[in-house]
Amino acid sequence: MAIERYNAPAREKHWQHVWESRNVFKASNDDKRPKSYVLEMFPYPSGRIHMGHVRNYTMGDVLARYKRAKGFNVLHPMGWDAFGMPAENAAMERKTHPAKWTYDNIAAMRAQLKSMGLSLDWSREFATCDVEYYHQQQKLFLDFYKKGLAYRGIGKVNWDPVDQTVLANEQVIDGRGWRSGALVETREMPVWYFKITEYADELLDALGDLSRWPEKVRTMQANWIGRSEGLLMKYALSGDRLPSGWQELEVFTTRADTIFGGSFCALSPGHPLTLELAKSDPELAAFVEECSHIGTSEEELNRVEKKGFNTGLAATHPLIPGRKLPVFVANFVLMGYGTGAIFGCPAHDQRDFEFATKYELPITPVVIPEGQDPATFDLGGEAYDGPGRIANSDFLNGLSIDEAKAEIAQRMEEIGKGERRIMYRLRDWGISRQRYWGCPIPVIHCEACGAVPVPEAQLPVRLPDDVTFDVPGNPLVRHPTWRQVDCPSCGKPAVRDTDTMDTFVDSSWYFARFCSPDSERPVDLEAAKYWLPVDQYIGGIEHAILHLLYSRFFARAMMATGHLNVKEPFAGLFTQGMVTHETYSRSGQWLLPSEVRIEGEGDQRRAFEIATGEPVEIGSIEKMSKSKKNLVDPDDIISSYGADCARWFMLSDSPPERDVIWTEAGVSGASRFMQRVWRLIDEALPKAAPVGTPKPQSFGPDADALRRAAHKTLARVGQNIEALRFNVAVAQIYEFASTLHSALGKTGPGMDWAIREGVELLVQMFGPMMPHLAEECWERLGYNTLLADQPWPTVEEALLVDDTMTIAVQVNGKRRDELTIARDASKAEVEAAALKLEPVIRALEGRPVKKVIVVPQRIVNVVA
RNA sequence: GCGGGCGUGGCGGAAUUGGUAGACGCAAGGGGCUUAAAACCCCUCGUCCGUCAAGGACUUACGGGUUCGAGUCCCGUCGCCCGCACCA
Repeated sequence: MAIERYNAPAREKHWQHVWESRNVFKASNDDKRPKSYVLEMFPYPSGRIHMGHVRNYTMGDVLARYKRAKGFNVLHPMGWDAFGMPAENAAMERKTHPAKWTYDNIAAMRAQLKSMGLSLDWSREFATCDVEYYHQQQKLFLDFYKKGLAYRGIGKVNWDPVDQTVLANEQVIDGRGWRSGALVETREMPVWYFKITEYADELLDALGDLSRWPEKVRTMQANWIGRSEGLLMKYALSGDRLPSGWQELEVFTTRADTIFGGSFCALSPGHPLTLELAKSDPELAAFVEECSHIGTSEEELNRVEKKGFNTGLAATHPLIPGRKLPVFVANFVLMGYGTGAIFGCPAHDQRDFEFATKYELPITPVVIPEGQDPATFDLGGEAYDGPGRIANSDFLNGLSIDEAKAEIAQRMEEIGKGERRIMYRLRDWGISRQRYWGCPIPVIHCEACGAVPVPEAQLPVRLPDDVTFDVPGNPLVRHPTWRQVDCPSCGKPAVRDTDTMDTFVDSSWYFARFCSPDSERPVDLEAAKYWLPVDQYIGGIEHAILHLLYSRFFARAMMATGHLNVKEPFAGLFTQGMVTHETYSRSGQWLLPSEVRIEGEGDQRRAFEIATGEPVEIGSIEKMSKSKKNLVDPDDIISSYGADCARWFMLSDSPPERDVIWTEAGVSGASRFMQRVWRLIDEALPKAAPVGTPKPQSFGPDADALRRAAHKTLARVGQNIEALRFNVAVAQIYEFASTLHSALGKTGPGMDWAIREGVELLVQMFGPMMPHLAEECWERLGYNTLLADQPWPTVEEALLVDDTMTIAVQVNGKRRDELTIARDASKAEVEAAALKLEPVIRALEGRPVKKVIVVPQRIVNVVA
């Protein structure tokens, strides 16, 4: 009699209700067990979850459930990164309030996440736009301010003309805003900064200790911080037109060893001296203007010619008396790095070489490759930046590059013309945003007292509800009364800062808030001490720099202000791959997969639009995106196949760090397996010993073999889950399910007991992955407990070691046969047995055996 | 240019970290069950030679090397992906 198919959608609702009503996943801050904090990057409440979320949260959930079963007190929370521009855009388009739009979206997405059956502690949920959260964030701001870690400065900022806001350097990609894609303009305005550069060195050094972070992310952060050791040098300036106060020019170099090869100095178009000179020099002003139009894309930079403007000023070489170098303004010198001025050594820097060639400046090689004669060494049309010995350089001659650097640094420091300096590419983090939907910066501007922090007793500075979005710009500026306050210092009328914080501030400490989400302080220190750092953080690689670097800074800043006791927030980081799908298009229009019907296989595969029957072009496989419409709605999958099916598919086949291709075939494969397991339980039950049957003293060979397979699989699945190698764990579960299925036909001493054990282990092994099906099976197996509360089964180590071993036998490295022999056989016995094998004798062709290599339990290699 | 990674059947991918290459899944082919289809079950499935046998040769992008033994380590070549980039 055939059993009914497992009705996943219906049963999943049931089990979700059971878990929720019994508070199974609530984490206690007071627990004797070891803790494990598993966190996935929290979502922006856009309105609907997408497959990327499904993948991310499934991985975290498998780990969280596994750790729970392994006896850890697991914290696995969820929240919402809820401030940000889309809410304001929606407000503009739909005449709704950002708060309503956001909280409606949260409600919808919460329901979707719950339908996935995640083992989350929902009691700790919060949104960053909750007043309680941004209130605490304002406290952090004030504490940072007191410590000098937040400051206000007039800065050149990246202004996004479309989003009408300032962007951090990290948010400008190829000269365009990371969200809007608009060309970013440079503006000067007062901005609040977080002093991330304070920790530049430490953020860099500590990367070395993050052994459970991907190498790639660490490298990216290291490059972003961009530390370079060099020499800050002073060149005396002279010239008729030298403005007062500019007796010296500071330049930074990492190649001080080439100082004797210097033939010019160059200023950035943005250098203060350049701007000073340009005031009285229209030609220079025009040149500066021209430079400001150079784009920042790679292609443009390679195309743009090195150009300069001779200021007529001269810089005196600090070590060659009487040697004067011309001072140019050059288009390739960046203001944002070093001092915004360089000394040019054309022989050993390609840019300087091109520049010197154009302006006919001397090109003197001072580093000579080993084996070359300084007198005859020819650069051959390009700068030489390889190793060598110093020449043409007075007291440096004959030294290596490193020796020369050290020597020069010492000499320059002695004569007061230079000092060793470490420069960073990293800039301070500008956090002011001219937007409404963010955390207000708790500062009041008073004409008499300047920028005055809002006293803590007056916090929170709440966002006003009565705002309008009918015109561009910041509604806080336009609000009739919100700005007007009395100065907390002198009591006279003053105005609030109308900027809000970059939303990356919100996400820089949410992981800490989860430890004590109801605390009256940003975090309860005791709770943070217990839970932090996050043991495993999982999210997309796109946050490799921004979010992950800011969070590392925040942990340090919060430690400096007494809020935390850990410097590194995330002990383990895993960056998962994207979810991709085929694209479909018809006459230039993208079509959703659900609008397309596929016929045929392989080369014969054709696609048709369901509505019209028209043929559709099958395009490349790309990341699921709204623009390409290659989206599959998680809701559709969950409501038709079940959450377990979506979860199992996400974990199968593709290694988690790589992209996964979502296919209909893969989904039905996952669904098939669920039904197969369901039937397997049904078939096994009549053959399995009843619950609680004592373990027999001995087992027949078939039962023994089944038990060995079960325990070996159990051991491997555990290892693979811990290593986040879910695809391998899945494969092992498949394999064991098949072994178990074959074993149902076998009998013998202890078989019934072994079958029960096998089925139970199978269910427990896929439990973290398909938790609803597992609960359902657990119940059918005769338990009235929850599988979610069961400990991870214990591996019987004895079963992992077989009495016999099967090893390959090679002749001259080629496999000829295999040999099954007692595990404890001596090398001599193995050798003797191997040499008797017929295929071995044949392969030897009568040649004498020179040597036999026996690696116990691995291999035999007969060398002839 | 700099940095990181990758290259294994028709496809996604395994491979105890130097020890039987191709686990597991998908796709495909054959068979069973069925009036039929779906579902399900069983078998085959890297390439080539050989009768679809016995057996053998080749095979982890390509070319070398180290080693008893290389997908794994080293050198070189080719190709792909990602990140950064006029950073002095």
